[in-house]
Amino acid sequence: MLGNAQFTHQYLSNIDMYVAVTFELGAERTFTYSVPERFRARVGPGHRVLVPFMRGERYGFVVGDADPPEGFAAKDIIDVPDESPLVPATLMELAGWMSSYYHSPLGMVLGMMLPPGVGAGKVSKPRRDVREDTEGLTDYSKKSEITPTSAQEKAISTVIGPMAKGVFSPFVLHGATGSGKTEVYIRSITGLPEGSGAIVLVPEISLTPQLVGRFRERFGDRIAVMHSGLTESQRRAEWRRVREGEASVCIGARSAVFAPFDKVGLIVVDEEHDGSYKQEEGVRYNGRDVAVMRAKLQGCPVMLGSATPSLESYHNAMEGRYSLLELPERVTGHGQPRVRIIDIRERKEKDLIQPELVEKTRECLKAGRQAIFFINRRGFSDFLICRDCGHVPGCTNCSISLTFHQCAKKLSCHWCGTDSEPPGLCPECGGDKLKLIGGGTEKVEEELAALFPDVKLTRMDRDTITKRGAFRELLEEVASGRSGILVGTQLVAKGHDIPNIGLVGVVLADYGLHGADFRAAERVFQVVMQVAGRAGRGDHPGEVIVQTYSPEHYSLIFASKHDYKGFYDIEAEAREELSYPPFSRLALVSVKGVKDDKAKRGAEAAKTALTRAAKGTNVIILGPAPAPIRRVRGKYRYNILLKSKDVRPLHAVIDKAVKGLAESKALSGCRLDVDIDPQGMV
DNA sequence: ATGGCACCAGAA
DNA sequence: TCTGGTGCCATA
Repeated sequence: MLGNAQFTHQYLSNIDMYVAVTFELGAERTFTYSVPERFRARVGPGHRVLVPFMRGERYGFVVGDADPPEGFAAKDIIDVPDESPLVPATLMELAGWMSSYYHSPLGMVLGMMLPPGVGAGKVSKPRRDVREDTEGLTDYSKKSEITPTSAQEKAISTVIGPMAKGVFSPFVLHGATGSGKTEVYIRSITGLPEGSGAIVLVPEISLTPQLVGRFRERFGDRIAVMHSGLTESQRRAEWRRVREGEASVCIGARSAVFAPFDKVGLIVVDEEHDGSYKQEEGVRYNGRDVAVMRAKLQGCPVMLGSATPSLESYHNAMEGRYSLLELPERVTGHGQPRVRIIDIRERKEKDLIQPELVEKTRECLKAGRQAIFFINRRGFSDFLICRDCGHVPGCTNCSISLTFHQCAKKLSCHWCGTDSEPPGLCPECGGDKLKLIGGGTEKVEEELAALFPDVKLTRMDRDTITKRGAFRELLEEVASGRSGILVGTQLVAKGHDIPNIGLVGVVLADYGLHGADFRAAERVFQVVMQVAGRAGRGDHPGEVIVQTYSPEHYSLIFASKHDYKGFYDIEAEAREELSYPPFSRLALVSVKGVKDDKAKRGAEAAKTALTRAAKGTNVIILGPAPAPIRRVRGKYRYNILLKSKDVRPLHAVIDKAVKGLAESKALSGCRLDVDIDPQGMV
């Protein structure tokens, strides 16, 4: 680091000084430049510098100091345009950590942290206040001036302590749906120390117009919003508003964790369990984990909020590494909705919506209230299920269910790669009614239209919200009461607040329950809890019906009882037994190539190198197995899974093996990617 | 990113 | 054997 550049300058000005510089976009390495004397007092990490590069000039960022060049001649920096670093020092530090933790070049990390064009081109003053598209949603719940409940008060005061002192302290805010987590965030931020900023991460900003609306109501123009819907220049402008201290609260999706505050007083990660915090390409970071690291570097509290915390976060709380804050009660006071599980194994009716659910819907609509229908249709594959006993064929090595592959007509394990023939009869009970489960939101919509021809339906899934602002419009359609029933995928489970919802119907809870990874049970539990939490948020209680082929599944049982802790205990036990996270750490090494045989050979070479590097460690190496979606964008992909009790050896093994592979020719015709803490195998 | 260069398929 | 397309490498 260059912290003592000025010092060096005063006493050793005749000695050459070199800095490592990185460029935005593409350039994945750092380059060494010499610093002319006139810049030495000023230049440091995060500073923007104009340098000669490829027979031209361009702006880059100083990363740190560099060793004197060997075997090449370093060129001089041409100009240092800014007085103070454009990128805050703590962000540079965070970039350094991410580079080593996620095994990505520093230049790539930095390029991803900054909005495009921040460092390049001319230095322009931002044009005032671009507006994002999340405002203007009517709040139909009666909130006005809320007095915090005692649980809220307690959470707020607990967080404000370390915030005032500026010390790192991680919290899990476990708050039931409707228990007022947003209010805790807002009031905690109100206590922000002078001169520091707050970062609020939400899974997907376009899906949380109500939350953003409430923040804007409280903080007005002190809010900066970052999300993918903004144009490049809007993003840049918001970034500069944060950098220049105009905004003190930055709300956004995962990349908002890089908000360029000098001082951060609080970081909030809302719905911290949500999978969309994981970036699945380029630098494969997890926004929640980076948030915790940033809080550590900045010295501030970080609040991980959820009604259904991830196993990882809650385990950290159980182990005492994080503090647990709980909001057990709903603010409305009439408790969680009653949940009924309906066993549809024996049903003769081929309709998705069974009579009980039809009846409840009729009652609900008659009472002048609205309903939500949820079905989580999973993408590319279906699973096989026995109509007699509910058995789902699973892998013998991995204790996860097998996925049916349409084109190969085979059952396949996505973790170890083993293929098998689909059985003709149920291996459990010998029954012959093995069935592929099918049907999604459109089927549900069609059935509802036939059952309730006079009721306006709103369908919300990836297909209906492609247009900008469409989510907000559809939500408004329901919230205003114009639409009677909302049908959709997990989008309808996200944190919106429509007080008049009297009924939630989970049409088929089995999707995802047997998904091809160890988090399947956790995801279903989360989504059922979340969607159930949409019912009865207003003046009247609500009701939830869950239709399923697996009525005894613990995810559904505990979700129906609103029992997070019960679920956690069972799930944690299972994870520990199979040594999956949070009881182990995973890394996924994937090799892709245009030619199948080259990718395959590359993966074998990677496996060999990893195995050699892992000698004498406790790192277990599985695979290579073809990726679940074997060919993506014309490239064949093979996965190698690394498992270890501890992260350190995991990193060491990867670093050693990757270095060796880079020096050999083993990876010609293919490329290797590393994913630390992978979310899945796709 | 982007220009330079080695390497391989189709035309002379 | 010549030439254009393409993938790989270096840029300080």
